[in-house]
Formats: sequence, C-alpha cells, structure tokens
Amino acid sequence: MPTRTDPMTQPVDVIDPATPERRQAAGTQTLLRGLAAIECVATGTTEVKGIAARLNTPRSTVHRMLNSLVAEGYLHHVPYKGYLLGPKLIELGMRALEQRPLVALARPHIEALAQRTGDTVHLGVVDGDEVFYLDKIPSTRGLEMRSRVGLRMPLASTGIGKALMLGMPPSRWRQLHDAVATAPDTVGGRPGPLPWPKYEKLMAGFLRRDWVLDLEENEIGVRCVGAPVRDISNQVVAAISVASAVPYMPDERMAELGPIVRAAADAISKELGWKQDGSATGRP
Amino acid sequence: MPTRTDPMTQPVDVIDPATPERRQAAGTQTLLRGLAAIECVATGTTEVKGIAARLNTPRSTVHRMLNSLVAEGYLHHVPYKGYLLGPKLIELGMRALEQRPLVALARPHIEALAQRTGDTVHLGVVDGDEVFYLDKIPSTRGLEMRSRVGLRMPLASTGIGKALMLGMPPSRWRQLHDAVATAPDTVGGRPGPLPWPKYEKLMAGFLRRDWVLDLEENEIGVRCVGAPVRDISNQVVAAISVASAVPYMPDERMAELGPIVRAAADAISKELGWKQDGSATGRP
DNA sequence: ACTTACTGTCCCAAATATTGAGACGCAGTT
DNA sequence: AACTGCGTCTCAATATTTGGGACAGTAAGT
Repeated sequence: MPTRTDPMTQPVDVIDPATPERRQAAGTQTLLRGLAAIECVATGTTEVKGIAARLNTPRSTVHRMLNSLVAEGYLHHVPYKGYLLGPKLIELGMRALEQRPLVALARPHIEALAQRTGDTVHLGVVDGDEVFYLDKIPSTRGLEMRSRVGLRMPLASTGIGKALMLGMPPSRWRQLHDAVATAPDTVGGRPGPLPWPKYEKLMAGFLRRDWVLDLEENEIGVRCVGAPVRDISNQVVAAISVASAVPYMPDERMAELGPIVRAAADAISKELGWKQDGSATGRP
Repeated sequence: MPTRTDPMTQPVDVIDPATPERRQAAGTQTLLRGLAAIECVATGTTEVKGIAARLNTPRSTVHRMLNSLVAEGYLHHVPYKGYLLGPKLIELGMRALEQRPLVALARPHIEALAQRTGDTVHLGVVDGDEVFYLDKIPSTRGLEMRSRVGLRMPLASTGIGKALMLGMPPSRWRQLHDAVATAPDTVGGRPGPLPWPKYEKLMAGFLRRDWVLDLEENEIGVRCVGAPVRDISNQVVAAISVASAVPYMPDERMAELGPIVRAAADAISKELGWKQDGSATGRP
C-alpha cells in the first residue's frame, strides 16, 4: 500500500521550509522515513514527538529508526533533551565536497580571484530551480556575507544564478524569473528581480557578454558580477561570482570586473576540458 | 596535497577503513542498508556491482535503494558511470557543524589564536577512541597540514588527542597508548608514541599544567601544543591545538605557547559556562 | 511531594512493505 | 559482433517491519 503521508499535518519549522514529510512511495519506505527523520533534525525538529508527528509515524517506529541512526553516527543523542545531526554527516559532507572534481579544480582560480578583488567569491551549480553553493572564499574586507557553502538560493535573483541561466534556453528564464517575482518572500529582505521586460532585456545583454550583473536583487546592499563555467561539451556546469557591498561596487568597477570574472571562469572551464570557441561572438 | 583522486576510478578507500558491510540487525534493515550504500559510495565503491557485493545484497534491491537515495539528493548519479555523494550530504554536513554550539562559540577564539601564532589551529572532540576534527584554521605560513575537518586521528599520538585524554581517568591512557603503539601503521608515516613509562611520565606533567605537547608522534616534522576545553560541569568536551613544522617549533617556543593555548582554551570553556576553579592546582 | 508530559525500552501478533530472481533492452568496451 | 554490466520492470513469497500498548524513568511545573 502506498504510504499516504498527510501533507498538511504540522505547523512548519522556522529555519527551512523544506518538507521532509511528503514522500513518494518507492519500495523503500523504511529508508525514506529514516532520511526524513534526519531532515527533521536538520530543520530543528529535534524531539521525538515532533518528528513522529511530522513523519506521521508512531513513536515506537520513530524510536527504532532514531536508534539506528544514532548507532550509525548520523545523529547524536542527548537523552531527554533531543537529537542533533551527527559526526558522520560532517564526514560525508566533507567527502561529498571533495568528490566533486569541480571544487578541487576551481579552488585555486577562485582564490586568486578573491585575492585580486578583495571581495567574496562564490562557486555554485544548478540544483533544481536553485543555485547550490559549492564553495566560498570570504571577503578580506570586514564584511560578512550570509551565504554559506551548502546553501541554496533562487536562480533568477542572484549573480551566480543568472550566470547559470545563461546556459539555459531563454524559454526557461521567464519561468524562473516569475517564480521568484511571485514567491512569497522567504526571509524578509529579498527585493526580488526587475519586472520581466526589463529583466529579459538585461539577460539578453548578459548573454552576449557572457557575464552577468546582480544589483541588489537578492539582498539589499549587495551587488555582484558573475560568469558561467563550461565543460568539455560546452555545457554550463557551474558559475562563479564576485560579490560585495554597494559602496565597493560602483557601476564602473562592475564593468571592469566583468572581463576579469569571465577570465577566471574560463580558466576553470579550461581545466574541465573546455576549449575557447573561435566563433565571432566568442560564445556559441 | 596528496594524489588527485578521481572518484569514479578509485577502487578502494584510502582514508577510512570503515566497513559499511557488516551491520547489526535491529528492525530497520532497509534503512541500515541504505546508509551502508551511502558509505560505500563515500569510500570509493561507486558502481552498482561493487556496492551489491559489499552489501551482500542482490542487484535489484540495491538499485531500488540507490534510486531513492538519488531522488532524495543523498547521492548523485552519472548514468553508466557511477554514483557520487550528493548535495544533500553537503547541506546536512554544514548544518551538523553549525548545530554544534561548540564550533560557533570557539571560532572567534581559535581564529584569534591562529592570527596570534601564525600556525595551524585545530578544534576537536573525542569520538570513540579517536579525535574528531571539528574545525581548522590553516596556517598563514605556506605550509599545508593534511588534517581536515571531519577527519579522525588516534587520541594518543596527537596534540589534540592528548589534551582530550587529560579529561579521562589515567587508567584509560594506557589502553589508548598501547592501541596506537601496537596498531599497524595506517598511513605510512606515523612514528607512534613514546614507550609507555616515558609517555606516562610526560602525561602526568601535562595534567598538572593542563596543556600538552606533541613531538612529531603523529606526523614526522609536525609538533604541536594543545589544551582541553571544559564545559559547565568541568568535563573535558573538546580540545584545541596549535601545530606547526619543527623549524617553527623549537622547545622554547612551545614552552611559551603552552599558557597561550591554555588561555584560549579557557576562553572557550568560559563561553560554555565553565568557571575557573579556585583550587590550588588550578585544575581539579 | 505530587502531577503531568514526555522519553526510552520492550514485547508480539498481524500484515504490509520488502525482497530477490529473472527477463529484457540499452550503454559502453573489446 | 560479442560481451559485460547497467537500468527498469514484474511478481509471488515471506521476511521484515509495523504499531499498539505497558512500564519505568526523567524533567518540569504546581
């Protein structure tokens, strides 16, 4: 019988609007429930009662799974207090980063870029409709940026995201743009993208230059310059961006930064086997 | 940096000799097998056949689980090539780090210590019979240290490890010491600890001062100075260490560093609610 | 001290969700 | 072309998981 998980059971958690409770049946119920339990803990539901409620699963079953997860190191347990994510997840997370050749190859280049610009540099890839941050070199100026490795952000309203969009058919742009423009503002201060006609016009310009700008669309006070990274088959597989606070990012500087960021992105692309295309526009 | 490891071809795991194949039954077979599959991928067994063999499970079952794991983002799949650890693991790993209040609280202090000394600083906790590295600030000198966040090392032959041992009954020291002295050398170049009588004498001295030394026992050419971090109940819950290459670590400097490292550790302890004990020795 | 609301642990019959063999088509490699 | 291994599917058998319930212990409130 396909496990019917009631989609609207519990008040949602505060940190991450992810919904570990809606799962597709697939012949691995126990596994999926266990993973969902991990995600409950990750998103702040650290007590048995809450987890049981979110998974729509009796306490006794949840206990059994939590015990196994603790035994394997995926969770940590403080008796009568709650559960925390365990050390094995740290270990696996680190290894996941290392397994991506992309990160290892890109690191020297983005470090150089960070040093040269003094600003925060990000490396990200597409994951679903979002950017997934794979690496970050913090700014050498005092400023903190709230982005973090492992975080996700909308594609259409970030520098990296727009760079990644350059590798998609323009038909998808609209969809991604509207998703952000429509979406209820997740974390308070996201201004959102420009209105579509203007946005499209800008994107078309970006496509020609092969680098993009972001003017406080994702976060007030933050501007950035991004460029896509391509692999041997000329597919966009990642993007990098240089981000900084508005005072450090006047229009003129952004214009200067464009070719620099693109050059860094190209250097990474070359590591992946990409070869500069000889055609007129420079980009196919 | 050691040899570039291509995750797709690397047959065995070099880093962690864990054995994901032997699992205890517990009423969650499917979950445990799924987790074991993840660990197979983590340790370099990236193909279906190999995973099935390691788990002692038929192909069709393994496929089913892998599909679920991919669907949930725990694994990445390159058709006809193999599986890689997925983005969700990165996300969870990062969150696991953040959930440990320890890391967040300690960060400023170890950064300050790193800046002050110019050397590599580590933060670690006990996990079983090993140190588990929770955080690392790289040296500002050119030297690379092969330690990484998420890595495990023997307790008895590392600076951090010895600092953590200060929180254990001396009866356990012997056991931990012998484990390392006996153990077949995992990664080539570990010299191992001093002979027991001498080792014990040193440890006794460390206990009085509440900071420890490591003289190339874990890695040739690397010396370090460590100190334990205590919580509100005066239990040792973590340790920090400053590590550097021998030329930067003459005996005199290590002697100077001791109190400095201890002060940093105490500062972190205070953040955890620890209160300096007034007793004569300074440490209970 | 007493109550309340949890958590953690165990047992066990019921039956569901998982298993695993096998067959088929496809992808890469020789 | 032949071969090996992957990815997908089906289905009957049953091992595995389920979940209700009872009990003891903890933490917090009255």
